[in-house]
Amino acid sequence: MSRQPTLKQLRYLCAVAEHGHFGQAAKACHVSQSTLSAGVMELEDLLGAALVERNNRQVILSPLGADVVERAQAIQLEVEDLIALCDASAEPFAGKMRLGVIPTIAPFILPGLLKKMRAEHPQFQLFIREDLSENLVTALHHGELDLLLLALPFPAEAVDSMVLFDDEFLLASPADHRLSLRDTVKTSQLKGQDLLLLEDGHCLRDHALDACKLRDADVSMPYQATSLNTIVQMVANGIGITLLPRMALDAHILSGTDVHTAHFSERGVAREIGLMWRSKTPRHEQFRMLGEFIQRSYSVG
Amino acid sequence: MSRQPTLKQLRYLCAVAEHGHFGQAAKACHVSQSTLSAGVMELEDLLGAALVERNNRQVILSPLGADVVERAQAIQLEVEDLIALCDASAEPFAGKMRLGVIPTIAPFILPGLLKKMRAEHPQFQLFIREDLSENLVTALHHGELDLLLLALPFPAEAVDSMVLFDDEFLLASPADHRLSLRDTVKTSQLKGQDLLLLEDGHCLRDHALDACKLRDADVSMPYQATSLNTIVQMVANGIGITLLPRMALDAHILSGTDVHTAHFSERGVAREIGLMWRSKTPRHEQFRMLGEFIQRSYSVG
DNA sequence: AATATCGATCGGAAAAACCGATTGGATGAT
DNA sequence: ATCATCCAATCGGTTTTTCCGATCGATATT
Repeated sequence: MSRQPTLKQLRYLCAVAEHGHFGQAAKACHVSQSTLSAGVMELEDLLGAALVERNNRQVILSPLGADVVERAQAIQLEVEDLIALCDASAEPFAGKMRLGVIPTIAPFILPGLLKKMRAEHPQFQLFIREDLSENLVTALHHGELDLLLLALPFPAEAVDSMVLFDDEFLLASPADHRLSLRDTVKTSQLKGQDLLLLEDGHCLRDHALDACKLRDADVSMPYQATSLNTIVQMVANGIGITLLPRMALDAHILSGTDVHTAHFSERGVAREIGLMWRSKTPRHEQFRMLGEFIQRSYSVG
Repeated sequence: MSRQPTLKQLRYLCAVAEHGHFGQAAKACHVSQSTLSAGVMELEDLLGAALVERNNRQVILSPLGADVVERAQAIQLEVEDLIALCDASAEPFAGKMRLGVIPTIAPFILPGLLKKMRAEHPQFQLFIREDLSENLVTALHHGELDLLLLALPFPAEAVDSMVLFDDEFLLASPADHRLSLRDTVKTSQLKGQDLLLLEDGHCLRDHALDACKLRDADVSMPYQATSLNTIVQMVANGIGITLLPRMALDAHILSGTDVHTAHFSERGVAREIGLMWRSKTPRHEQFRMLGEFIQRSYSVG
């Protein structure tokens, strides 16, 4: 039986692969350059293969090296999962968690959630990353994030998800707009309107159109904005109408404007808000408990 | 960042789980009982959880401990896979290699080469990229390719190369052309002819002109084509003559046409076919062996 | 030519891994 | 109750490994 490489050596290799530079990799690993260099060399010696080409100006991975790095990263992830499993079993709300949230949820949910969390579980460290669903899912798979808070459904491999609650869409229109006369409208009345939506990549856009059974062609979209606040300002200035999620209204996104809102008469004009995690994570129980915490937090706030 | 457990510690834990006995587990791991005991304890301390219940008469895994053992075994397996991967690639013709080939070699050499390779070394994964020499050299330096198969000489920095064989140029002319009367011609007879060549960037063009001691001005070039097959069709239709490499003829590029070919009476009207790699690569030995393989492959085929 | 950068190497110090022997606690037999 | 047995934990000391700072050699830049 040949000797095994060390997790540390694999970590060194991954760091070299990531930074393309022994010195920086060493810094990232909190060891000296000589230590890291020796570690990588020992690994190569142990595996009997050249993994890294050192070119004094650049560091290039051999194809085998790239494969090894990939596997090593997977192993790292599993080890971290194992640690997380033990951490989680100690206390449900303790330790660290890296949460990804989409931009159309974060500003409306997080303030209240984080405040309640700090009050009730001060030991719980929640790291937040705000990004588009697609990037969050990628980060989730890379092990950069543990848990996502986003709108469902969103296609992803090897994940489990948990629906937390429905988030109703409401029509927001300028005070002097024809559709502002009623407190209830039908989705069919949206056809042909100037509908302001977020730019491509925001799932809110797709979910809103989907919930209203609309296609791109059914409405005219004069502009595409990067934030809901911008859209509200544009609606307030009479440029068009938009669909706003309930949670944005609850967070007083319309304060200071005279934008009119109306419910849709149909049921189910809403998006689903939920959590998503890697299906093989050992922490699903912890995640479900956080999900219930968010449900309590939101229904109160 | 909390410290990571060691693979060794995980192995100790798995051994305890398997044997249900510290002493036997220690024997299986070829360490003393005290060492193994300390290792398991350190692991438990590190993970902050009780994994094993020592009951003085028997060793029982806690529920969490069983989970951890399961994961630890999976990790062990992955590490062994990683080692196996490297062992497999220790063989000269195993693992992966990224080979760049120029368009005036690829279609004539690769079919036979790849067939022979698959037959004799089925474990060897050869990724092919076909591009102009200049782009290949760039990719080589960027680490996107490991090895190039091209016509030499070709100017490049920090590379080593290996000449494999000469590839003779032959004159190809329409059946009713004046130069088709003889089986042997002199390069000087090309002056003033309508010579069809590949477009700029193809080294075949430069090497052909060079081998015939011609300059652009010495001949008229009515068209510039993007592939040798196109050129052959144009020659067959009487539009001009061309220079074809031997390997193209061997690959029956003229089949179905009545194009006439003639050798040049001078010696050395040929291009050199060879390999090129980064001079710093640790795999030059493997590359030389592949070179010899190509030589054998081509001299037979 | 002088300078800067980068990875490899070396020697010594600090840390750890490891072992054999022993201890302490629990069990079972007498 | 006493003793013998079994087992994992602990202890002391030695060997091995790990790690760092300094330096080297090669390369690229000025």
